[in-house]
Amino acid sequence: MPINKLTSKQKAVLKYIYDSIRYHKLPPTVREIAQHFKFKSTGTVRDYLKILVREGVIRITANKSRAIELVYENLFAIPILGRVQAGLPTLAVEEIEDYLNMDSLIFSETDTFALRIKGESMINAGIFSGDLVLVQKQNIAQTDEIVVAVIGEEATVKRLKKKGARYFLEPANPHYQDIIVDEQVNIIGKVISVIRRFH
Amino acid sequence: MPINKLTSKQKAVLKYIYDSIRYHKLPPTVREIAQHFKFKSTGTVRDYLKILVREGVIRITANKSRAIELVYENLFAIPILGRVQAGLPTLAVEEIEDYLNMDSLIFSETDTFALRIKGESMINAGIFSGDLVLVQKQNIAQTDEIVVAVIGEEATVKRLKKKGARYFLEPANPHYQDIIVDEQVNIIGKVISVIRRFH
DNA sequence: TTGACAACCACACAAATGTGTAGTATAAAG
DNA sequence: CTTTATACTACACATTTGTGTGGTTGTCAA
Repeated sequence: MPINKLTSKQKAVLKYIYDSIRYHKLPPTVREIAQHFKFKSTGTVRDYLKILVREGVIRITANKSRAIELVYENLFAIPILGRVQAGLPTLAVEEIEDYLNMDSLIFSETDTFALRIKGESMINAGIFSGDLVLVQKQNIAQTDEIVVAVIGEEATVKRLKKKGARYFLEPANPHYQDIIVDEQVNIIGKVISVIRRFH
Repeated sequence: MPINKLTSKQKAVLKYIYDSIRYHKLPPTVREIAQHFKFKSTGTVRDYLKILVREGVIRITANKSRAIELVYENLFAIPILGRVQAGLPTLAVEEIEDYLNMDSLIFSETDTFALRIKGESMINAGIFSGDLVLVQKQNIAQTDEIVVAVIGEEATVKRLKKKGARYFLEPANPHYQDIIVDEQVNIIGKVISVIRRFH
């Protein structure tokens, strides 16, 4: 926290640790720090590390290689800002509401694939032509879920609805018509997210 | 190349490496991996690492501790299907049109943040309340781009328009009104993509 | 002057860590 | 049947790495 209390040399060491994590994605070893600053002894580095720990800007774990941790750093995910103040966002701790993780898809048990939307049939659900939808492979779905169905050779994205005992696929666009689910219709997945890019 | 080619055990090892970096902020050592999976030999771990390197999802540096690096380009690659046939997609090579690189959604780790949308002012642009927008930090933008602007304490997402010599922020919803860009309005970024998740 | 502290050096030791060789068992593919 | 690949075990060796002890020099404040 009190980075101002650090001397310029201590700040330089801290910055090197920071850069090492940021660009090499790995905290440095004691000897890597020594080499960078042309220190001829690892003891010098340990003096610096002790000071940085004492000042509360890093944490280290005993007997563990590269176990230097920056106290106020969150490098991994993309911050989701809850509150934005005037000027360019500083990504200050107070502003960060949460972190966006892209990883939940990757290690999911079932396979995931993406499909590019063609047509306007789901515009009222905010799914536009050209959007990508991420689809979780499954051949059943629940009512009101947006599903991917194959009819003949065509894949279509619609909302699954039920009226009485009959299931049908409902577009989110009054200009399109419902599709009754019968033997010709195969549900192949559930839409789990929509991604749109502005080139 | 993509993660689908990995066996479930290989995925488990990859996930452990991923989690280790994510939560302990440090890639694991060979022996840490062995211990976690109760492997009685480090050789087992090395077999897995070799496979993961071969499949292009990690990189390792010789003789360097904890030097396991995730190759995000391949890690976050989800197949985009161009053609879908009846039945569950087989993810056959012929069907794959391209790969969606989740990592490429992010402009650069430092200059990108996410913002959760509140309100209905952009529904005609397919941006709904609750959606996340990825924002590239910048204080200028071009006409017709969707921007994030701060007015007082409030952040707002609108489309930047120009009429004559005057700039204004245009909502994508007829129930909302234009906002004239003046000294009170600060543009802090450009929306580069929209992400919506269905729980 | 004394003492505290930053900022170094030298060197050695033990622990942690990556690497290499040599195996076994099993299942799928040719 | 043979080959190939995955999925392990066992063990030893070399390097990397963290740690500890004991110094020196200079500065600044009490």
